[in-house]
Amino acid sequence: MSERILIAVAWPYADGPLHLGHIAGAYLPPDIFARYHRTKGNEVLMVSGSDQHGTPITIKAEQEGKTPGEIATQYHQQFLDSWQKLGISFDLFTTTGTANHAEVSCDIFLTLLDRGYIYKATVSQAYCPHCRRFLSDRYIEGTCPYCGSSGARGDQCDDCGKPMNPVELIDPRCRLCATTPQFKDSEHFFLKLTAFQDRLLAWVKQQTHWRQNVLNFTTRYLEQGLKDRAITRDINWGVPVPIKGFENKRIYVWFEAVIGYLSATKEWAKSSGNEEKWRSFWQDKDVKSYYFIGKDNILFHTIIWPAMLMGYGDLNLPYDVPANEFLTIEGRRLSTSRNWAVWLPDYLSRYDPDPLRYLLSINMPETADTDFSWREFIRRNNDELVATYGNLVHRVLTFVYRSFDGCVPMAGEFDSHSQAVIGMAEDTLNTMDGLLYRCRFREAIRSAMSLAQETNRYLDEKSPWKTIKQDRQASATALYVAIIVLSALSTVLYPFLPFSSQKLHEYLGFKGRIEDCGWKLNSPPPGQRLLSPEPLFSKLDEGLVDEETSRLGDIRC
RNA sequence: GGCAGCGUAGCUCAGUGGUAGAGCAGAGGACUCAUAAGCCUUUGGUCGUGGGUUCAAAUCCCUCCGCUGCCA
Repeated sequence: MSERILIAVAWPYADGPLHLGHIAGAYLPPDIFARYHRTKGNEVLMVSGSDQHGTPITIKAEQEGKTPGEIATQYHQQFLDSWQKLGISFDLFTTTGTANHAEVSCDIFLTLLDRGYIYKATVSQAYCPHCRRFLSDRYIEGTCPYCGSSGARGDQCDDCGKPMNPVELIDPRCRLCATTPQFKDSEHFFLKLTAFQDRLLAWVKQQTHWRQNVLNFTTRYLEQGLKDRAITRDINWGVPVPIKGFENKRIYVWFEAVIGYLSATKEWAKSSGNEEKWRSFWQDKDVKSYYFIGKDNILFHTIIWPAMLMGYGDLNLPYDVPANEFLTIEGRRLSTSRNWAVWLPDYLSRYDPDPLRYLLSINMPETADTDFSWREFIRRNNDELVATYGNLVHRVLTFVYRSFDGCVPMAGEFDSHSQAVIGMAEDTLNTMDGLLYRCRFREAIRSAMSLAQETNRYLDEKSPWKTIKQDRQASATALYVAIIVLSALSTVLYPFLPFSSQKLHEYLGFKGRIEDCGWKLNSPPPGQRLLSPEPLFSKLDEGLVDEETSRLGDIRC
């Protein structure tokens, strides 16, 4: 029975390149999930886009003498390039800068306003008389009242890490012109989160299939009591507030960005030629929607976005929010400003995508933070991907190719050991089916690797390179069993390692896309002509460990 | 300060009531189809500390120590 699955992926902020933390946290998991479901024959829609609004982009633009739109477009292009090279298979990766997104955002804003879930109130905001504009919290600098650091910002102090209100800063000044700001009253709209408190709590308590960390965090937050939140700002970059007298204000980015999931689906429907098709993913109660995000984003996806959806009505709430924890680099927390990060475009300029996908999958921060180190990356590549899996593929294919005229041999009777290995291949398909369905990616890829390991043992025991000298049939049978396993591995590893799985599929003599072959054993028939095999993966020089590690912390070029 | 989480072999980690596990690293071995890959054997842990519950605790409860994150 075919299912319809909406895969909603966190919107990357278009003010800088992606790093491995982003990929491990929010981008690789949904891609694995999407490829798995597509192989199963399910109807998948995986959408996301660049988040183009918000203050950091305007700051970056001013620093570089460009417009915010130019910055956003530049990184959007880079994201698209990265998705393609890493194999992140979005059905649509759009931006929050489209007319469609503004339209959908305004519809939600106005509907919630109409229903009393959005209200107006006056707040005190910093205003720079020299720049003649309101300053968002990050635009105000001053001395930290807690640690005395002179470079604290209005939202928090980077030195001591304390968050604060702009009015707390000693000697506040405009970040751009150093003028002392005035605090002025300004009218803004607020989302009445308090109105959803009880409904949200009741809803969340039913989500027993959520990950423990997501459930804990959300429940605790709700039980502390929600506060209404401002959803408009005095800036000129963003979606304009669709109310007379508020033309100079913008919808606050956190309110508008989550709407992207819906607006992107609508954009996808329009371009597919059936404008109403979005409804099949948002209004059909049987459709499950999964939101893949990092743990820093939980609040927005388990509380704020569901509240907005409840207020709007007639749209599916999230089915699951499998938020990942963080990835650390060489034992330390990622830091963009200190360049303590491995940047994705940089990685992709020097290495293949599958080794990275392998490491981040088998070491995915699903339930706890995990660490990325170059030593571990090289080791996992050399000892596991190359030696266990790649070498299994290569030893089987090269031997068959040379000894059986490049064709899949005809097997004889299967003894109990051969049957057990074939049984394990079938079990792995079933087990991984269950694990992937529940978003247990790390455990899933580990069970695939166990199958490869077990098959290496099987080959050693059967020694077809020996038996071929006196019992060609026994040799053929053992190799045929191994080929059955290879075809199983190409399928179960496809969601994780799409490039090498497709290659293996072709080495086994198949044409077309492996994704179209279904989540099942697709053993090549005896006599099928194999492609001349090449190694699937390459060993990496251990010297790269020092070379790559020393790049960390450098000034970014 | 409040809340949450973590602490298991040299390293990275799995294991939530029933005889302490995997991979890597170390030691030894047989094999040779394969990218000097694969396979077998083996060394190594009082599961942070102290107490409690239980026939039985790495696992549940409490104390303390150390680390991390979130919040004030």
